[in-house]
Amino acid sequence: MLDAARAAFAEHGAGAQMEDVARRAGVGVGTVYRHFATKEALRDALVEASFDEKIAQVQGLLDEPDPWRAIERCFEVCAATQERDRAWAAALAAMAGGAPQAPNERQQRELVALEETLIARAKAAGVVREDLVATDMPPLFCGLASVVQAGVPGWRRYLDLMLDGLRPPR
Amino acid sequence: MLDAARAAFAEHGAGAQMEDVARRAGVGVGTVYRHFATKEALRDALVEASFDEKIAQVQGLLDEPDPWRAIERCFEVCAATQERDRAWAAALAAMAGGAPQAPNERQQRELVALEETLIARAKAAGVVREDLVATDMPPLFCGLASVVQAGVPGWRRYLDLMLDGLRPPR
Amino acid sequence: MLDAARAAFAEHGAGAQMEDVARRAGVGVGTVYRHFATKEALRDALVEASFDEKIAQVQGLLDEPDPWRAIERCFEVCAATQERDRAWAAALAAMAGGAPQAPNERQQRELVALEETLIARAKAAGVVREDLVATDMPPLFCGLASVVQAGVPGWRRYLDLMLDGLRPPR
Amino acid sequence: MLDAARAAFAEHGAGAQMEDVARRAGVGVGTVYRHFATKEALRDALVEASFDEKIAQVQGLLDEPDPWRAIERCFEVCAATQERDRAWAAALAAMAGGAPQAPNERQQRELVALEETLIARAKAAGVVREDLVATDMPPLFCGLASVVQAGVPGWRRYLDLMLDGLRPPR
DNA sequence: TATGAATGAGCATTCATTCAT
DNA sequence: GATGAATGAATGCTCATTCAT
Repeated sequence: MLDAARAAFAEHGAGAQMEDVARRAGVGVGTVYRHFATKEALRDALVEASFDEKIAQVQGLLDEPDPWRAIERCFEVCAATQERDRAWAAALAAMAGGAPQAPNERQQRELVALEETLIARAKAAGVVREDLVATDMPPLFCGLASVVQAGVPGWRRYLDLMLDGLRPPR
Repeated sequence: MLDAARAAFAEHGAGAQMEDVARRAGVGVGTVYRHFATKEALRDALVEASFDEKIAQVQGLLDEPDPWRAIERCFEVCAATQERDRAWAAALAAMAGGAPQAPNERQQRELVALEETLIARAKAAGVVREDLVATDMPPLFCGLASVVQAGVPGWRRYLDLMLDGLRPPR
Repeated sequence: MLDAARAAFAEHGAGAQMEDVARRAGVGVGTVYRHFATKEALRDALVEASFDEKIAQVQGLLDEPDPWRAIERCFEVCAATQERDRAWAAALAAMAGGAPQAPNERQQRELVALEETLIARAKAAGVVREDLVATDMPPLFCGLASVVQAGVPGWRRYLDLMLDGLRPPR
Repeated sequence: MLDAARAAFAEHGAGAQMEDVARRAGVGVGTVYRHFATKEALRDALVEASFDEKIAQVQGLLDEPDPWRAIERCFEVCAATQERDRAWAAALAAMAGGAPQAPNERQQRELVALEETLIARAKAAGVVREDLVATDMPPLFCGLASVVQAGVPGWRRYLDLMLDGLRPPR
């Protein structure tokens, strides 16, 4: 059902209809409402799932031998998530902006903690600027996601420019 | 009336109601419709006005003696526009993504042409990377606008990181 | 202005818009309202004019030497009027049905009186059935007008069948 | 619900309101829209039902022993339908005029085929004019329906005159 | 007197949500 | 638990009519 919802939101954005979600899931609307009290609750669940997924993927990056590559992969994962889940950019925006719909605290803390680790490793290796901190990341994710969402074909170029900004002063 | 519309769209995004726009403008709905045949037409007009404004401001930057400062001011102007007009980010996204609702061709061409001039000046002065081109800008604007839209208090930090990515490698 | 109104009603039926009438007449809406307090008043005036026209034409038929031909021409005039004035059928329906929007009494009386004369002449010549009376005519007009209004290409055939019904039995 | 719609259209013509239909049917507007996507779709359904009803009634006339009486009853059925369904005249007008909103082809063909049979029988019995054809009927129905619609109390007299026109030359 | 901008009630249609089966 | 028909508030847009200029 989350897949159905993801597909529906991907296609119609926030305007996705509950009936459509139900149809895609092959169930009645009532059943959707049995699981998610509200359209918003459904979207929140979607976001939460995306966050869990992303957290898991970033966790995997701790094994990445190249500290810079780990940072880079973080953003690539973000862009890939956006391509799969159209509501992702909004979630990141909420997180970056501290909005109420932001994913629950735990997830935010977990993600930030992971970023801290990755950044510490990268700093130790001298591959990122000294002043980079974990809280710099959400806005960067937010910007990237919105560029991907916009359907910019050359978002990779955008990412490269952005990544260059994270390098140590040249 | 454009101000009223701007306010309404700022508060409720695309979901702004025509009745609300009318109320804020102190007129009847019919009057709004006399000037803008459609809600979409109204939003387009808003975007067009914002673009004209931005173009004018970027034109002013041609007089800026410091070539790098001119580039920097471009982005500051973009952020300021977003803070005034919440529909701005969507317009930039459309422009960056090549969507149909994108502002009219003329405005896009004008803006790109201006950017070309500013970038050429900056390259001549050696203050930006050699491979920077005018078409890199729309996605950068798009990302910045969405970060500002998200209400990120530290968007200036985001901008600084991004600007560092535009500097020449040393 | 009546011509403008006639054209507008002809094109859009009862859905004609006052603004459209004004535009066609080359004046402002206000001016239309100065002459006709209401859309309905305008339509009534239109009908009244059509009636006067038809009355004049039927009056002309008193000179027609062939009594049967005069009867026949009555219906042809009716069809022609309908082709020019789309509201005509409604007016005839109102007259036939005794509805309130029916043209004013005077016009109805005048038309009926004329028909009486024509019918009397025709009866004297033995070219119509003996039981035909003037009040038979409005429904006949009404039916013909609605057939013409429907855009039936073969309305002449319809008229011929109907006319045969008015002939004396043999 | 069709009954409610029939009543509403009968009272207000094409200007009937969906809310009114819903109210009369004792349901919410949404329910009306669940069954008929559009006001026009509802009207079409109404017309289709009326046509099916009329077709069934005309089919019944094939058993009528008196060939002339069968023809006559055809028209009486038409008038009766109009008295029940105010949109009927418009449907017949559309059929006679070949308009797009005309009832679906199948129904038109069926009705014409039935008329052909009835007319053939009547011709064989020598009770109608030799040149009468089935396609003469729609305009005749159209005219009669509009006369009934107009509320002409003496529509029976109109029908009698019309029927006399269908008799063999006297 | 003419104008046409402004008005706002009115109406078709949508869609999140409920609840009887 | 699942279903999906029913609900009705909400919303974009139209157009007859008014009235300040």
